[in-house]
Amino acid sequence: MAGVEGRAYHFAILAALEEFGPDSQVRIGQRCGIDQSDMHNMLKELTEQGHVARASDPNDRRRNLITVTPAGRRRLEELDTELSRVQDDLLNALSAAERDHLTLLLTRVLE
Amino acid sequence: MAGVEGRAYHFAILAALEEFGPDSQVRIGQRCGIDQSDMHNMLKELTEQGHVARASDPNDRRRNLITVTPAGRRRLEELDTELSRVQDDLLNALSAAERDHLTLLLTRVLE
DNA sequence: GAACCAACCTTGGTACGACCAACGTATCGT
DNA sequence: ACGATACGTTGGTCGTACCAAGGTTGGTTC
Repeated sequence: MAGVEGRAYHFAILAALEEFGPDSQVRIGQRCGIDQSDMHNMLKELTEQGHVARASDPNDRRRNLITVTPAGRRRLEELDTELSRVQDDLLNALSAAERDHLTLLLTRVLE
Repeated sequence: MAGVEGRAYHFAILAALEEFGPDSQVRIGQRCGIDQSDMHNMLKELTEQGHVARASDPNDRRRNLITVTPAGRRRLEELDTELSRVQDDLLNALSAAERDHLTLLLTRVLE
């Protein structure tokens, strides 16, 4: 990620927003396993870069409703591409079938 | 490791010493992939705890020859036990055969 | 409708692994 | 004997991962 001036957290957050739609900071954090305070910092960066927008939720003014901007969507694709590239590089010793198997085993561990 | 007041680096260093015998700071670091400056700090801790001894190598006075103490050997076992316990816990979703397979795949990736 | 509790965001801190640059001293090769 | 090199030390940075306290807003209960 650093290779494209990004962070793992940026990818996680953008991906979560893309997958689940706009949401509050904490709930995005819970989904990604990111601490509240870290979320705060990451969203500061992402808003400064214009990749997400923070607006207080009209339905619950305690909340900041986070939304992805079009630029954020493009950014997500960039990060995604880079991630695939790195992953490919990392796993080049394994065949496609072996990669699948590895993913499967690791997924079971995660669960 | 923190659960037994340890660090991953302590384990790595003690294990490298046990496996390859006494050596200089940098060479241990190279084996474990630990930076010189980090080695310095870790060895400070390990000597304070009495787990390793630093003595300038009589054959090359630029070097500190690091050796494990008996207490260090006991410490290594402690850390090793803890590591096995944690690993077991982490991988409890997998059968023994699956764990072996996972290890195999990951080893290939590392190489 | 006032008081209280809960949710949310912010702020400021710690810890650890990972790395880098610069420096002094000792040693080795030539 | 000298220059290059190895070694250890010092002092920094960065990223991920946490934690605790406090203020604001919202929901609930009496």
